[in-house]
Amino acid sequence: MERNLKSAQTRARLVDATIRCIVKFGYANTITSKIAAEAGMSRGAMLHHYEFGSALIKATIVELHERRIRAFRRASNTVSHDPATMVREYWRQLQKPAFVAFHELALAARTSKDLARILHPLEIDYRERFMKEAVELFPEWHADRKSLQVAMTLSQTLLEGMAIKVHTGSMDQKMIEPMLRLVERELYVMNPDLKIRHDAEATVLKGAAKARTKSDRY
Amino acid sequence: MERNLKSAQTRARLVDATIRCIVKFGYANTITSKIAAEAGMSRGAMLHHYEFGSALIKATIVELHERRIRAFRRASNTVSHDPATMVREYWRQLQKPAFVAFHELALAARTSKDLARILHPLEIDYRERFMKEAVELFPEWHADRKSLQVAMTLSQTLLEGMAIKVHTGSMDQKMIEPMLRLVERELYVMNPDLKIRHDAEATVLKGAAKARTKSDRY
DNA sequence: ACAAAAAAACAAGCATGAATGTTTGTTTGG
DNA sequence: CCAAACAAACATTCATGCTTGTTTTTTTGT
Repeated sequence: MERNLKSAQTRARLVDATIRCIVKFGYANTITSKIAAEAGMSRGAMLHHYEFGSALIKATIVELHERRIRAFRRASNTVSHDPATMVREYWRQLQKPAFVAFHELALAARTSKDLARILHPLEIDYRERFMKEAVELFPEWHADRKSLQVAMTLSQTLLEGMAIKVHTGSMDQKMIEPMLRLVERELYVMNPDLKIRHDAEATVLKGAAKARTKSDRY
Repeated sequence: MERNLKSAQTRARLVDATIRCIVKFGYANTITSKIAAEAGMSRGAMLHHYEFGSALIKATIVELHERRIRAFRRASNTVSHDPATMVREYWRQLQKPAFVAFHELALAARTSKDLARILHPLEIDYRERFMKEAVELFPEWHADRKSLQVAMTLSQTLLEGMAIKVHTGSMDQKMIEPMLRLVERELYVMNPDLKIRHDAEATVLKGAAKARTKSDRY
């Protein structure tokens, strides 16, 4: 047990080092010597725990998958069931190294059968868990499952798309906050329960907007 | 002139081959021998036109940038100024190899200073052109430039995020159509010109709601 | 107009550097 | 003492850029 524990700790250190390397150098440039150096051990030692580099990559993918699930569960479980808080929490998770590394691997899997074989089943698993969690989280949405799925896909796609754009430097940082607010608002509007309240408030606001429009005309 | 033309054609063939290779094998596995084979010439011949592999990659990035600009201009120029049609056209563009290749390079640039030096200025250029085009395209939006920028960022981020998710196999194909409709609707709602009509309709409905609310009081 | 010369286009082989997995050797903890 | 953990050196593979050699096209001198 003691032996197994030490070994497990070392393997965990290697997986962590792999994630850091993928973030720093990209998956393509993550070579065994760099991982070993990052983990603070020799390449020989590393290959004692993982016979092939590919085995370590596989272990890393599994670890990232588990972190991804934990991250989403944390975003939905610990906080109040307020969509705004959940959006912020999920966005916070997307800033972590785990997401960057995961996306590097996901893109690499597009052209690597070996990676795809590992990743694809996990993607399916994640999607199922994601929706299952969402259904439990928004009971008021039970009536219209289709709409719930659209809302979840919207949030996920938009937030992840933003995260990718940010770390490829193709998004103006100034736009992050307005976009997050947009997602919050959208979730709020789409929610069939909250929608009722929203419409009521909107009625009040409309009056003010109308008045302003009128005065601006002259 | 004739000599230059032949050379230019060959270089274009090489750039095309590079794009195809990046799509097929990924940027990391796009090696000079594969490009030469894909272009139907020897590696030696290829290195005659581009002294280094990096020079060919640079030329490819520039070409992809130009295609990207042309694609967006086509989406906004040729069609009616109907947001729905524009969304469809932009989505169609994102299915092309150019987008896949561009994203491969953009992600690689995250960890490659050389690539970043080439890509970053082009990203800036693209963003500027994108917004300039958008401003001309929606004159009714002039009053609220901030809101226009949010709307454009939303569309772009969501559509590109979807495209990435689709080609990494992490999105249910069934969701594409509902999501596209969502973007269309959102653009429609956010447009200040159409919003007036929308609000007007809403006001009518509100009246009914209000009346009902009032009568419910008693 | 046409052969010779020059230049460009193309092809193939070689040498270097780098990454991988293997092997062999050394240390350490139970 | 022995088995796991760690380290170092080696052989192989492979992508790159360079060099050298061949073909095709263009230019040029008469």
